[in-house]
Amino acid sequence: MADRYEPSSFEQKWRKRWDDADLFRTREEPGREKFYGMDFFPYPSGAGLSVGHCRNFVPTDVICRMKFMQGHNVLHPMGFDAFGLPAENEAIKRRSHPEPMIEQYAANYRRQMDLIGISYDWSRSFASSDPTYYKWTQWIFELLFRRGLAYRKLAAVNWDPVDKTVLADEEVVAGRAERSGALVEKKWIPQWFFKITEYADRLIDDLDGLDWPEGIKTQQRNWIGRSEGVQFSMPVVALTDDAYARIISGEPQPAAKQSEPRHSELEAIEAELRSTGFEPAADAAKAEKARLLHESLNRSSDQISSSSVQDGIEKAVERMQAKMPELEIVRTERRPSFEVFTTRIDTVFGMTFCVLAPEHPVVDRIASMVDPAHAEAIHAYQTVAKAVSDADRQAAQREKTGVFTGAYAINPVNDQPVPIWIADYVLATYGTGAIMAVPAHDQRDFDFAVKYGLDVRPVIKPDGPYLAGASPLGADEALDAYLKDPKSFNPVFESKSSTLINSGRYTGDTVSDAQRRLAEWMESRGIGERKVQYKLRDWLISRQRYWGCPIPVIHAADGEMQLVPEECLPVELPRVEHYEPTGDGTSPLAHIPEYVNTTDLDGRLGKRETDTMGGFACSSWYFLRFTDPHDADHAWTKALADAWMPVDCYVGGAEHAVMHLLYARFWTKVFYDAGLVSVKEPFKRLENQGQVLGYTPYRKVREGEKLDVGEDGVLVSFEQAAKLPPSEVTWRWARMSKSKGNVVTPDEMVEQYGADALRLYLLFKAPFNADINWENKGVEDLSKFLNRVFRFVAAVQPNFAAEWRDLIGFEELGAEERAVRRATHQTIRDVTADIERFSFNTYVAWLMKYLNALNDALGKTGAAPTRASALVMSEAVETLVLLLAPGAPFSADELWESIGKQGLTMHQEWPQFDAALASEDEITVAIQVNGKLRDTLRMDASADRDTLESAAKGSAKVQTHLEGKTIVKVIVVPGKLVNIVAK
RNA sequence: GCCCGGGUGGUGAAACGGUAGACACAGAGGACUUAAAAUCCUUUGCCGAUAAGGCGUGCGGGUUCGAGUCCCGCCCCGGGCACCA
Repeated sequence: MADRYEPSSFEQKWRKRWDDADLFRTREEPGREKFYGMDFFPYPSGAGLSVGHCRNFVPTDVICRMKFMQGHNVLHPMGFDAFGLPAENEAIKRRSHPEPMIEQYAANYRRQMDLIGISYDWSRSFASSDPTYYKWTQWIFELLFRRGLAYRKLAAVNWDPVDKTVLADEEVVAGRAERSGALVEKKWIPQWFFKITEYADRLIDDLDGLDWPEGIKTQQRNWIGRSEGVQFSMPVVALTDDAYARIISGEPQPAAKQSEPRHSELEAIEAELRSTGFEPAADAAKAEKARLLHESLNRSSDQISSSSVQDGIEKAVERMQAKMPELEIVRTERRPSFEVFTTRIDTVFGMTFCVLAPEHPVVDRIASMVDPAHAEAIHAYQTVAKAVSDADRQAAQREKTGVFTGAYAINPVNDQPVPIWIADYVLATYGTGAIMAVPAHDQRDFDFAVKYGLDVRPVIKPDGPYLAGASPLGADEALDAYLKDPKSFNPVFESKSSTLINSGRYTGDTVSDAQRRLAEWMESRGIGERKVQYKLRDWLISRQRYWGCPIPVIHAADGEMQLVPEECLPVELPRVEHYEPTGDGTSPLAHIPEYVNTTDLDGRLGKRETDTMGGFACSSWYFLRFTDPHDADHAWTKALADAWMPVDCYVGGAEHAVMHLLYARFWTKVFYDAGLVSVKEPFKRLENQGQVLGYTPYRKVREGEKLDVGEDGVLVSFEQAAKLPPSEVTWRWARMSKSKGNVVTPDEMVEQYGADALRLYLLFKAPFNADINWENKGVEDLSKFLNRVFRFVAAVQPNFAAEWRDLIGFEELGAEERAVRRATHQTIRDVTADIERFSFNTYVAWLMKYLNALNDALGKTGAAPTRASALVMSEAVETLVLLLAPGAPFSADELWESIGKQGLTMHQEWPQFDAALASEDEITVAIQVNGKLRDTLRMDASADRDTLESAAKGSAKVQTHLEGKTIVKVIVVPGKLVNIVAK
């Protein structure tokens, strides 16, 4: 047999034998435990697989192969996420159709996966663009629609006014279209949504039971962003700046104000009247002013969503009327007001201004009631804000901007007017699109207040550490200084562990008491209510593109929407020559009359929906299709899904941490509610692999050159880099991509070093979830390890005793033989546990260590071993090959055959370890004095506490360190160490 | 700004709160060879002398008999983001 690793001599042979044996076809034998191991399905690109893709395929393959050998029925499928923008764009460029192109790419992926020996059951494979698959994606759309979870509403798309096309977020760079360079506009069109927000609580709660990386779970919780708070109403009033100043200065301090708070509008008007010396009966001119003022309060607003809030305002008007019957109250319209949501209602007395998103509907009404100069500023700011893309508005460390509207809102708890600003750091899409600003206790509000000279009013007493950290003064002086000039303290105090100050009758309350009491007070007054708010928004699935799953809806002439009957599914994509974007923002499908024009079941004319579904729809249920991939009559059979689900181990990149995984979880819950599956969660365990980075040359920037966002050098090819002077070139590790020219393919690695060397390198180089800096040299190193394995097996082979299992019990084993068996069984134990816990680098390390131990033992016995050593070596060589099999399956089968064993390693039973054989007779015990290592002793493994303690005290080294000290205490950890504490 | 990860020898990395550096690479020395490659052996955290001893897991504190590991406060690097009130 060969005593070297020569992969080219046997890889092809084993690929064929595996194929002939149909080795990877899913076993479905009753009575066996199931294991469903799955990789994220890839998008098949023309560049083919890089070694980066293999980063998760190989480890998943290792665990699936081990599970199979352990006797599980293993489902290990692979498919292709074929719909999407890149395929469509490439096909347009190539003037071909995406379908045959995708088929060709997928075939190449499959070839490459087979090349490196991944054990996929190809009989279950499909692409998401297969009509037999997307028929059921459409069926699921209809399921969601019927359950009230799919709806249409207006939503903005990125519109390129030059190319006249809708752009994906990805195609917008710094507010401009990537291709045309045009400033991207917003265009509002009706689009389809799935109501994922309805499942927000369940999507948070069920995370607890999942065996996922904590970081990913946290990211999902943060994405859903459940927060409990209070939403309350703020009426808008128009005041002159002077009037505002007088009200503020004339008001008693909130802390001293003990009377029952009155309604804000009334208070504001009264204050205004009083401040001008108004007496209703005596001064007609001032009565007229009051009337005008009042009228401005009566502008209509649809911002009042809660009837209880409306009631509250009506009552206030009634009170006002009672107080000033001479005023004519116009009741025909509602007063402008808006709602704010806050999680920190306890800080409401610290509100010194409020901020509306520039798009907030009430802003236009405000503009119409303030003086022209302010109105103009508002419109100017709105225009600017509109031009800035969402992404840029939310970009990091952006300078906050905003303008004062000229109007005021009334803080309902102390009746004080606060100026209303508009600023784009408040988003129209989250919460109510309006905030109360408490600069003393919110960093963003603080920054804004500092920039625009707005007041900062502390209402939570800062604790000692905060003040001490921010000031060299003593605690009392620091508190005084803080209350006098909070703006000089930064960062702001946001802690919830203190009590309130300057907060009327809530002063002295703890934060949590104040939150509860304020919420109750607002609810009892009808001013506001407790509310749970989510960051999560509904899932927008519409795409104005050709290459996606058609949405199975017909719009009847009367505007009614009907689902395409199930028996008419799938709605197939028409095979057409042209599917370029249409120039009017609609899908290319809209320009294919034979597709669009159709009739419904009753024979009425209708038009098909022409949007397609975004790719996340296709990937939200494919794991279920794998359980029953050929069923023409159902998406899946419940019994089969129940047999396989959940996916026991789902492996892919962390870049899908939120969206894909959240959508798949959402759909699974819908299926559960519909009785289609028995699991509430699709993926029991999730693992994220690290990236593979390629060594990439960059050239220094030359004068006059501009860099792309986020780059600090110009990407150059390897050829260009070789020609440049070394000082011009910097090398960096960067994600492998075709455009960077740093891609290493599995094909070249297999060619050069063999599939198993590539597989072991990927496993060994770094922990599974850490990034790998790719080095060909490393693959070579692992091929050398395989060389040593081949050499060892060849050396043992002449004395190999296939019947060792039956004979080994009858032999008297010496210390050497017992040591070999111990290594064997320890290795089985450690390897099995480490594959299970995705610690593949140590899996390979144990095999290396084991081989080293076996080679040492072999060196001692020499060419003429005793019967006993031949038997333990036979056990060892068999074990080594079987433990190697999941990681290096080609080599394992070759070695298995070379020692005369029948069959394939996959069909062998995974070795089991014997705890008695794995245990050590003698152990090294660490002897510490005061926690510092002073000596180590070899001791019998069964030595008890007393034996250990006296042995430790007997150590000469220990005694020198104990000189002149008294032993206070002795800690004995049997099997580990003795720690003598002495003074 | 917010969120999530990380910081351990020359390098990739190991390490249930219990002997820090397993396993490998690179380096040094040696064997074999005309020579090289390949292979094999020895050695390698730092200071110190090949000793004794001391120092060492980003920094500063703390808990503990004992901390890379747990707690508090920082610094730096990477990734993500929808400035989420």
